[in-house]
Amino acid sequence: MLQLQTIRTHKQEMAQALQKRNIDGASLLEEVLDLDEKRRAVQTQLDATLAESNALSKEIGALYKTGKAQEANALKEKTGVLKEDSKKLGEDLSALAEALQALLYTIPNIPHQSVPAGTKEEDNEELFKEGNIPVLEDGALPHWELAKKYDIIDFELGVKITGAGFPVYKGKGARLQRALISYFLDKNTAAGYTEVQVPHLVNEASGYATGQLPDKEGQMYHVTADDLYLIPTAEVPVTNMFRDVILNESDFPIQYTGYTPCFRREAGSYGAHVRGLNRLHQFDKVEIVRVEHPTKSYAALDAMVEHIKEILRELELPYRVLRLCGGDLGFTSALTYDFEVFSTAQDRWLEISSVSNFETYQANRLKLRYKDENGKSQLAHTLNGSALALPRVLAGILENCQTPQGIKIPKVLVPYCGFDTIA
RNA sequence: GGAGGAAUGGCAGAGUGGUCGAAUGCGGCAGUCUUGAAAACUGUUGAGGGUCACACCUCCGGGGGUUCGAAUCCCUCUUCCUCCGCCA
Repeated sequence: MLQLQTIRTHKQEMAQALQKRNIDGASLLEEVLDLDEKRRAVQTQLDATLAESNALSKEIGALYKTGKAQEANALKEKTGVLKEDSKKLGEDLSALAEALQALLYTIPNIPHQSVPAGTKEEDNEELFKEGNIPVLEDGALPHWELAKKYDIIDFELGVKITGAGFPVYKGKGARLQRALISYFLDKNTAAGYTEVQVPHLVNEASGYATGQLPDKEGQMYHVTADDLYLIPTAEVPVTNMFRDVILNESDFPIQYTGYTPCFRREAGSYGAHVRGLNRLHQFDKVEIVRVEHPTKSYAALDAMVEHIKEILRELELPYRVLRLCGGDLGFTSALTYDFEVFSTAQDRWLEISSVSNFETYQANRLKLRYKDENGKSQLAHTLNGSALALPRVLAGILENCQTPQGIKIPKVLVPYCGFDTIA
């Protein structure tokens, strides 16, 4: 959520930056300021009414003590009127505050100045590419065929148990999943991230605080009996550890990593691009989350990018890094780098990680602050990234590492798997 | 799931209708003393709105009510504790 204070002082720049998201920021922000002004006007009136009422109440108390009941009763009539007024003003105030809140919820984060304008995937900016794209033998298969051939993932079985998009991993497939999770967590903890295990269901307040609600209402599984949501990413529970927290500057940097399954309804997805592991309703992901001092957050973002690069180098997968354009940028993000691995058998890039700086956008909803050197509360910056999401990494490994003798497991994973080939 | 008890500032803990944004202790911060530190002593120390700055307003788990006036009384929800039941 954008800060009112900032909108008041930087409306022009913000509106301009929002154009990169292809939305009319100017009129939205104008509307915000208008509501804010009205809200403050009513607040002032209400405060004055309450102040008068408070003063009278004190007087009444004093009068009763000195036995002047007559005078006290006269004053009571006045407070009666004030009470009516303040009730009315209070209602107006909450109506305005709610409208303002609702409006602010609809405005996405301000893109960082480096974010390119654009409306579609092709407008994303490729920054970096590394790794060899292997030349596959004739008859090379896409991962969903390989999964069947080696009996390591059973998509149909998942359909029977639950539905499409809930695969069953078997044998070496299951072991490879576990290996990847352990490997990622080890890499992350070695880089200074503290491992956490967090709930996989969250309440509504958590959903709002990190921005999934109300923006992605229909994309999360909602357990209505208990009014809880299945997490679409560990970002939600991990970042919410810091809801309503005031840190000291010395607490920075804060780095956490956690493995969780992720649940996404993916309403409206269909077609060839969702085959196999390309898009699932339930998948595994290891997430990294940071809470940073505002002056350090972009350095932290760069560090996260370097960290993920190192993982992909070790896995020997061909990948590239993109800077997302305004049209592709997530609702809450100021700047996002996507990592994509090349799926040789499908001849396309698959997103495997998304690393973002949310600046104060989430912190404002979370009420995540720190005390600056003057003892004043300031909003912190939050960041997160996938390190990494499993299914497409797995797809990349299966497809790129296939040989006539079987799937050759990347060396770094062999100790975790206990085997070097899936045949 | 049933019965009872509780929820107050970073923590502990007083406060049962006005003098309470709230005693006291611990912790934090600043200072005195000290070569330095510790101890001791002194001061300071919740969050938000509002203002150029004050004033002023709101917040004692959440919501609603009674009252001129609520941390305090009533209703309701949530959470925690104790006992019982169930259970991986």
